[in-house]
Amino acid sequence: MPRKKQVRSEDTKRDILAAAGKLFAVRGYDAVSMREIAKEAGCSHTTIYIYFEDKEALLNELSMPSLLKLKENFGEVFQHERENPQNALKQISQLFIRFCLLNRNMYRIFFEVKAERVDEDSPEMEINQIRNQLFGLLMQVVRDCTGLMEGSERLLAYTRIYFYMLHGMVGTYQYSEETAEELMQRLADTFDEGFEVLLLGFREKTKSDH
Amino acid sequence: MPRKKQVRSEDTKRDILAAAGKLFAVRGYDAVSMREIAKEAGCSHTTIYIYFEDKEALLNELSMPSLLKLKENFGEVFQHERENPQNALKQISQLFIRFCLLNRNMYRIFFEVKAERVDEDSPEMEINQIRNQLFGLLMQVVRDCTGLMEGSERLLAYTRIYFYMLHGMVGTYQYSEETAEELMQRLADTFDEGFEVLLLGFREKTKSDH
Amino acid sequence: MPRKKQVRSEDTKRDILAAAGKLFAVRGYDAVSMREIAKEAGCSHTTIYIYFEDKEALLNELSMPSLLKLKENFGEVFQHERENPQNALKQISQLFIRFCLLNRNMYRIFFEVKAERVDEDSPEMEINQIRNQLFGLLMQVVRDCTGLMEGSERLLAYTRIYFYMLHGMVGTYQYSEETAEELMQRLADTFDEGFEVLLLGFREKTKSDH
Amino acid sequence: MPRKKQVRSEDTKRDILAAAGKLFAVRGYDAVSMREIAKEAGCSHTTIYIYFEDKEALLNELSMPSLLKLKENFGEVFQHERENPQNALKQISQLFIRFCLLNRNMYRIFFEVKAERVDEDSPEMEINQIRNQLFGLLMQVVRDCTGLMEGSERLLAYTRIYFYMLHGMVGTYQYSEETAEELMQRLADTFDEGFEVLLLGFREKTKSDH
DNA sequence: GATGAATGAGCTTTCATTCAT
DNA sequence: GATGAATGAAAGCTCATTCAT
Repeated sequence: MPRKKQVRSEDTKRDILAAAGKLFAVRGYDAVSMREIAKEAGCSHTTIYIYFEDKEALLNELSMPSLLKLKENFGEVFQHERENPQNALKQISQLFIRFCLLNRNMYRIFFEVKAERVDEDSPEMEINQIRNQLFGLLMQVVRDCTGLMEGSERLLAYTRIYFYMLHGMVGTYQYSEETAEELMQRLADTFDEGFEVLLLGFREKTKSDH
Repeated sequence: MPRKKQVRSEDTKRDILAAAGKLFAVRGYDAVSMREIAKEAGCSHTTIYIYFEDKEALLNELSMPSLLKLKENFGEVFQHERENPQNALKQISQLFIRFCLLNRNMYRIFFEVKAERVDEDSPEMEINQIRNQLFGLLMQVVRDCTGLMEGSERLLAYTRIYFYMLHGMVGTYQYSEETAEELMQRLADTFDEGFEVLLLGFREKTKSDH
Repeated sequence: MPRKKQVRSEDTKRDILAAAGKLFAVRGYDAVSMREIAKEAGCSHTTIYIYFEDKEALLNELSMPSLLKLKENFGEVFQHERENPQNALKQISQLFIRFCLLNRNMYRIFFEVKAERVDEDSPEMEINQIRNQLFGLLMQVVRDCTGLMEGSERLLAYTRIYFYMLHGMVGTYQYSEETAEELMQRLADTFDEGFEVLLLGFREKTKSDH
Repeated sequence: MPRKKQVRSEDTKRDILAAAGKLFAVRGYDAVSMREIAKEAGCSHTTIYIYFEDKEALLNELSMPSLLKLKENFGEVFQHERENPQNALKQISQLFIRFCLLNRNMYRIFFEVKAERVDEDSPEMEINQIRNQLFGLLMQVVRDCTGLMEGSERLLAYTRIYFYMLHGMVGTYQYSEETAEELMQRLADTFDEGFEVLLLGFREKTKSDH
């Protein structure tokens, strides 16, 4: 177990991931070729295949840590803001949007992959799982905010609607030339207003239906 | 300028547009090759280049009529439901979503093109214009629904938020294998609930801020 | 129907076939790349794909005419030497061997493809058909030479054995550097002796079993 | 030169040969990659290059023992069946065919390498030598069966012819999906008939020429 | 106006092999 | 002696686009 080599290997892999992450984020998965990634990473394109089964696997592995990190963050907010679900919802939403704007390739992961495709063993599985977990967490927060019953049709519908809005917020700026932070700053208020308004609507609707 | 020829020529162009429209709608812009379009249109692939600068231009020109039609429909609803703006908003929203699901290539037109890119003369200009007009109409309806002041920051924000939701609704099913109608049927209620809830939220927020 | 173009097209296709034929013959199907064929043919490698679905199709189309010609020749011999089946067998055998040595790629066609693979519509079908027809003709000649009953197990076995020998004769010199004609000249007597001896054996065996 | 190390080293080499032998036999030389061999052998693919110049050399060295074993078997049959040459021929033939079907890579060794290529020092030399020895043994048995004179043209021709048939038998099933044993069982009678018939033919021909 | 012919740039992927440790 | 890291060459193939007619 020579230390030097291991380090070098890890470096290379990290370089590749960094390069792919950068390029995917800026130009999108499809538009980026393996050769470009290699050039950006400072290695041969064949080297990529040492570390990753194929292009898709590269994307998946690239996404994993960020997704896990995001999930963790979601969980923390969920814990800390237990008393104040509305706050939790807002923070989670901001987290999610910032995350997607920062990792524009994530858009593909989250929204462009057919959610049904679950070949059990495929690497998409894991990602799907996390995605579903995140959705589940969001649903719980929506439940805490609205007092709707766990498992109810309406709760599902509302969470979906909420997700539509998040999706739209992220998607709208997918191809913008502004950086994530610029966007967040410029639109923070609008986004917040969106969260708030939607939540108000949920409550009002629920109230009026009783 | 012989008459016969001109007709023939216009026919060809129409055939190309029809073919491209059909294929783009079903399989998406990227997945369709020029040769396929030509085959479907019953002409040579080189012929397409007589009428259209390149593939992108074809998409743009193709989108024009549908967009105009959509704008027209928006206008009609706007007129007929003047008394009932909430109804208008709902109908316009449904119109828009159905339109996007039916013409999946429209997603690209509407949401994937950088809104800022206005090189004045570029063909994107026109599309941008219409897009802005549609957004303007949507804003008017939102105004009528909420009583907010024309040109106010809040009205702009709310319309944006509304647009986010529409975007998310369309985007979520961009890669679904269900047809537009299947989706509309399955999700009609959820969508309607989304429109309603958001509107309720707008009103509640506006009220509470006074 | 511009004449010039058609001619040019035919020329190109012919050039490609010629180039492929030459290279396949010399170095074998697998060892030859599309780009090499293109270079030899004096065109771009993409041009090949205008005329042929893929590499396999190129091989098939390349083989077709020669195969048909061979079948025709088989038929002629069969007709002309009706009175003298032993002569027919000899001539057919020589024809076959010369053919295979001249078109070394044919070895692949004849011997390397799984005979069972009959996906009905595949282009291999046609070739398989011809191959089977040739085998059938050979069987008839063997029958005429031995007096064995049509459809009998023994006739099938003998034809197979005969085919083994032909296969071996061709295969042995598959990678030789001598030209087909050199080989034919040098080995003509040995080959002829092979045909004769085997036939003698068939007869003797048949006789002794009665 | 510590003893332990040397043993270890020889183990590795043996493992590599075993792995390559297994994989080549099952899937064929071309279809097996160095990495696969290494994985099967439980070592790094670079290690292979310590012991073998290149892939071809690996194949050659791999073939050596089997070939020697085959030669040994040939010799044994030759000894034991001295009284009954016809029996010897049959057994040798069966041995050879089973051997080739079991080691499909041998086909390459035996039949695909230019027999002339004898650069004196090349590793092919050795193999060529053994091949020639085997051919020589076969010739002796044919001689014993036919009574032809050692060194006579005719004996050479007959042995060649016999070899053609063996070649064809092996070659025909080179790409079959049946295992060696399945093939041997299914075709044993046909093969035997081939040996017998050919021998009968030799005798008859020889007789008739006197 | 229309078209078939032709192309260059590009794609992902595989492989045998070499180098530094 | 052994190995992981890395690579260049090459494969088959697709695509939008241009040129000559």
